Amino acid sequence: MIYLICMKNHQITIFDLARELNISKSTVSRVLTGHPNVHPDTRKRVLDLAEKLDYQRNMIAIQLATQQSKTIGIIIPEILSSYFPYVIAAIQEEAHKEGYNVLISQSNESYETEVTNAKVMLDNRVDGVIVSITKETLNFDHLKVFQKKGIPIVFFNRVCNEMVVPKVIVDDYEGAFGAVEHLILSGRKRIAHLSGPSSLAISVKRLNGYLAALKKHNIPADPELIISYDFSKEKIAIYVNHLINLKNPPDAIFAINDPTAIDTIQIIKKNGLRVPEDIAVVGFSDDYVSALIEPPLTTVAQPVREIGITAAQLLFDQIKKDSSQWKTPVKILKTKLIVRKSS
Amino acid sequence: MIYLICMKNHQITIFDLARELNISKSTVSRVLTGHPNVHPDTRKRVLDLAEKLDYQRNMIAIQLATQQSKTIGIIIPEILSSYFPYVIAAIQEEAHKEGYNVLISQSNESYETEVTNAKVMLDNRVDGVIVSITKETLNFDHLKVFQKKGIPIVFFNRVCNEMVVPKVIVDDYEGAFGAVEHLILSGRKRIAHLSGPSSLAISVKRLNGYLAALKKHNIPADPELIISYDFSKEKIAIYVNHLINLKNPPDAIFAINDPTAIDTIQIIKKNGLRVPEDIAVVGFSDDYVSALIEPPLTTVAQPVREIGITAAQLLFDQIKKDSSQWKTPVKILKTKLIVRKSS
DNA sequence: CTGTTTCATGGGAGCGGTCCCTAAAATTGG
DNA sequence: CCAATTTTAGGGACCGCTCCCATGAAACAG
Repeated sequence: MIYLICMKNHQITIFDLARELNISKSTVSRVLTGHPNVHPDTRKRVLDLAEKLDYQRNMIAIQLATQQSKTIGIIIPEILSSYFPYVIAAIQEEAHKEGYNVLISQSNESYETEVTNAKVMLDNRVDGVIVSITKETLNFDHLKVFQKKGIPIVFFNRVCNEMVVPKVIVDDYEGAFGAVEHLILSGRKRIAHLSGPSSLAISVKRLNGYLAALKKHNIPADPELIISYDFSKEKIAIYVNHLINLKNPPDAIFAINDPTAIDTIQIIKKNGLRVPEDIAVVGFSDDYVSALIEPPLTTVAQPVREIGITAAQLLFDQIKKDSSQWKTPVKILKTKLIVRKSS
Repeated sequence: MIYLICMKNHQITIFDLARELNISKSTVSRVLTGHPNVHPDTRKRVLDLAEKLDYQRNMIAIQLATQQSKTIGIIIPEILSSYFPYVIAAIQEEAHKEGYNVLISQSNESYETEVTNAKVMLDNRVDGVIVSITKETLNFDHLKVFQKKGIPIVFFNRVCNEMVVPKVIVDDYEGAFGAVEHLILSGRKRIAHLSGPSSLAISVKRLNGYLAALKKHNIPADPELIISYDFSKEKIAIYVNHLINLKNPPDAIFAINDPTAIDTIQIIKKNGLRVPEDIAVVGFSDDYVSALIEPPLTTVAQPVREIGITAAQLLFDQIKKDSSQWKTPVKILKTKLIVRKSS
């Protein structure tokens, strides 16, 4: 049997299959897309030949013809901490179940990069996008574009308050409240808080949880003990040392997240103080590391997999529906205090 | 001014721009692709209108027309350990510099999934692919397809010996040798080795390095102390307990990688033994966690960023060249022993 | 036995670009 | 000032596929 195939680029097209079988490309297309109205014999012949010639469909052509990229985008501030990889992994699983690819971009906590990444997503015609903003993001025009163009968007973790779209967050307030109350109930009197940039809602909510817990137990909030920083590694040492050297130093530190808490512990130890005897430390997120460090970190666990799955589901809910039917739920997932030896 | 634009899907095309300016879409295309032969005035008019109407190029159409996806694929066994995210981040940086997108897929250490992922990459017509195989991968047909189709492929970390393509690895043998010699020089006599699946070259090389170090120092290799396991979390406990309970137990354990070493330490501690006093432990890779655990882990550091950058560069070298000019270098990067308190 | 459905297939217009080929306009040189 | 050359712009095939429409054959009902 002589194949008439002309394999430019080593690639076989439906046209090659059609010519070989002396049928039209429409029929081949019908077989390949699972369209019902094809004679079983024809279907078999096409499928057999496709298999035999190792036909590989061209998703790019399909994307162009169907006007959907079958791709969703993820825009996150960074990929290296253990929180995000877990969420990504969960999103990817859901996406693959739906037959979607995932384009991941990290903004490196830079607003500029986030804007660029959003453009790349647009260029690539993603069918939807899941976003967690950088600490610098104050203007949201680059994200509102998605709304304007009718591309579904879902936020998680670090959300944008001024956009009415689906969001997945955890009960940061409750989580922080519980963590701080735990410190109070274990006898701590002067509890400091290493907070994040006030631009982020999570910073504000966790701070409010902290303040509420103090208030409930009639402990006056001391502004000296509340430090808001920008997540830059170098500055943690400065702030922790500052706290330690206060004339009335704290006996506990509640950190905005686990990486901060872990660094805090290292610095306290470097100063010759003990954790938790001299200063207790509590973090937020239950990163993979937190159970392994010495002392193991008390922290507020987030359901990372559930966050990813929920975000993906909210996105696909929108992708599948007409935009007029979109809902904008805000899913608030529960956190869980994990008490370990650092407190 | 009345715009004639017909914005199906809220998207503006070059045709819309052309009609609006009363010129041909060829000219618009020329402007947008930076082709030189365009009158400066025309160029400005096009650019201005594009800006004004917020024209967004359609990468999918471009990909189809130019026959390149401007996307590279990464196939890795998992994304959650700290080794891979660092490599990925480095690859992504390089890719973005070249104007390429990155499609990441994790095989979850499953051969089946790896095969599926390879197909997805092919479907999406990636211009090249960077691969680290699963522990199960013994057949490489799904990867040889890339070669056959002329799609550049680069391996890193876990490479395929039977394929002659560029690879990026570290000097596993030397690294293991140095780690074990370090244990010997610090007075350890019975050094066990928790090795990986023998299907992986890294397992074999690290094992050989281990054996060579013993030999050099005239320590007979005891088969009882060499355990090969499949990276499954559950089994580490069994093997470590087994080692501890030998009538002649080891005084040191060299683990194939850091996660294993970290788990090993936890289990030793659970057994009421001390690290390093009773048993020293050494790992491989210098994961982010390793410095933070108690005791901090002695380990063989890998240049993760350099691995990613090198792999990406080798890939782009091939992508840019005609396949007849492809070279197949194997870059062997240096490891570095980081001595901490676990040994 | 004929009119109406249903089924199987072919034809062809997109999808949104690129890029080659050609033609007209502008520039240059002798 | 005209031929030769270079710029600038347009036309249209093509990338590989989908999907609507048309057509003819087969199946069915009256």
